[in-house]
Amino acid sequence: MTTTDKLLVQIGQRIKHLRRGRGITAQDLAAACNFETSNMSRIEAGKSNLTIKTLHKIAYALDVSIADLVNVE
Amino acid sequence: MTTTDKLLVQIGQRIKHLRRGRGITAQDLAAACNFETSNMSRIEAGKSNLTIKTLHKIAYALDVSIADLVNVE
DNA sequence: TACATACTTATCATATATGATAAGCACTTT
DNA sequence: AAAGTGCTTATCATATATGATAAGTATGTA
Repeated sequence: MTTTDKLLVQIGQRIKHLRRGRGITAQDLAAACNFETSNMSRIEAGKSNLTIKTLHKIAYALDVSIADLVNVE
Repeated sequence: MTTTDKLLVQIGQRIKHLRRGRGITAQDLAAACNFETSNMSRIEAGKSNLTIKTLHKIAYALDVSIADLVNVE
């Protein structure tokens, strides 16, 4: 597992943490981002090498900055 | 032009700014990231919807965090 | 003029992120 | 037991990020 892979897992965990903090389901967040629950699950599991465009949608839905999502150290 | 497009342009400008602050060429930075100068140019122009993996390489080469690269507001 | 440096733009192939669907698991509720 | 909720995993098609090459522009300078 590379450092980037670990980073993606951490970002996924950060998204999940922020989502739960807002008391919403993965389905809710996915809907707010206009994608499927299954894809949200993939993202939270760190199984997708996220693009800025995708991060931007998630950040907007969670009302945080992209920097907030990737700030995992 | 969408807000994401504008964001990518801003991130590109941020990368160029940080690179120049270190007094290195786009070629130097590209080499440090293991990609071609032409691709670095594309990135700095905001013409690529960057992935975490690519951002990670650039952040490492510039010795900053990914959050630093995307923190453009 | 000719050459070098720094960068940009265009283009193509290939790898892969995303969109979408279906099926599964664990847990709770009726 | 059966149905519902929340989530995960697998898979496929399609769009696109990246890797790579080639040619162009602008500037300086020998």
